[in-house]
Amino acid sequence: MARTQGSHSGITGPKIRAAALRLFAECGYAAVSMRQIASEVGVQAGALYNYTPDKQALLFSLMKGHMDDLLGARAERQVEGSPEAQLRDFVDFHIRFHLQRPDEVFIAYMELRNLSPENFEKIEKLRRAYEDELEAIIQAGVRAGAFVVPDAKIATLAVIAMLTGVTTWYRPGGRLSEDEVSEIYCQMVRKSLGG
Amino acid sequence: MARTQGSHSGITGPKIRAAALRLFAECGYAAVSMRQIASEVGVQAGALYNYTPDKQALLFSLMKGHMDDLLGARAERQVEGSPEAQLRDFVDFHIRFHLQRPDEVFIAYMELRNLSPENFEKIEKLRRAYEDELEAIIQAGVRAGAFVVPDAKIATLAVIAMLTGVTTWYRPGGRLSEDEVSEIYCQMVRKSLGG
DNA sequence: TTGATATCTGAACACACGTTCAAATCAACC
DNA sequence: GGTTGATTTGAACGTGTGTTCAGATATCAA
Repeated sequence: MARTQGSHSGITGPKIRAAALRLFAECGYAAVSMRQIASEVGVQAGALYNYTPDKQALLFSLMKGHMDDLLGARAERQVEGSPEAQLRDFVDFHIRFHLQRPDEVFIAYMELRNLSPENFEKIEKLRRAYEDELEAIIQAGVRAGAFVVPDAKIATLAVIAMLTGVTTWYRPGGRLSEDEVSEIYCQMVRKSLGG
Repeated sequence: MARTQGSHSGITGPKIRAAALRLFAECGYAAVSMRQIASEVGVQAGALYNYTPDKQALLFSLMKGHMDDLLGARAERQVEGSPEAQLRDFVDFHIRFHLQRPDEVFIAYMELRNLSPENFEKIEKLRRAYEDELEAIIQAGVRAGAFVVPDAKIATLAVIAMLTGVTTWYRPGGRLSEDEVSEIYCQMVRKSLGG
């Protein structure tokens, strides 16, 4: 019978994911060796293979987990209301979610090209699903006459690029709080789509 | 005396830079070997070291060259006029310049962490100098009452993130021309900063 | 044609890589 | 306390890494 207590698998597994996440974000997937990850966990390299079939699967698992978290958290928070209210909610959600997971966000955007083609396809599908949520809000706003944009798809991509950009400069304890940053971006996005 | 004709250095040197640029952009600096670059040029790996002291210097040279081009081209195009006119010019310049150099742009944003600390510092300084050009325009617009932003620095970073985002989805020959893309972004940026 | 020099080859160096696996270790159950 | 099975070690495998360099090659000036 499998052990349920005292087993290390419940500890080592998450530790490996945490170490891989940190190192991939800091140095990049290709520049991090399995031995480095193992060393950070306090284990030999061979032990990693009890938790992942290979390095590629470890990267994919981190990215897939992040995208699932993103879409899951978004689904929970979905609100009704005017397009303006929904837009504000999306912006606030996006910024807070991303600021809380800088390493995951960094990897999700930087390591796409290190995914195998099949894995890349899966992540891209999730990313598009997330973008579609914003695009739907923008399109609803255009129909309602609240927003005026020449192209809803481009507006979507432009807004997301702008929002995700916060992760490149925001540091906790810096000049601005999360609340302030969120408010500033809500206003800028709102104006950029306004009539 | 150095040969001036028949010498391969005038050919091989640029070829190496072009191959490195393409491969770094496609696979990432850490995932590309000197032998791969040499193979693409049609030469043995050892020959590369007639043109670069090491792999790191090759990356830095590409990034430094790109930033110098960016700041040089910007300096040439500088215009006088109202903050609105200067903003429009900056947006148009940024989009066109970046769309014409997708590989350089990709590397300049993705491979920062693979620079040695000294090299990173130099590139960051150039990047900040470029950002300062936009920030000066925004500040002038705020003083003139043409723009209303809660924080000029954040507005600068938000706009640049939005603009640079085009390189992730734009493909020549796609649905929209460079002219159309530039016009769309000019309007969105203009509105996002407006009062 | 000869001598000089810029360029390139091809092999070698020391080391690191991802991955595998038999053997050792350890914790939980009977 | 002995047995079972999960977990880890530590060494090994084959391959690839960035870099160096003596020697070969190619192209110039004279």
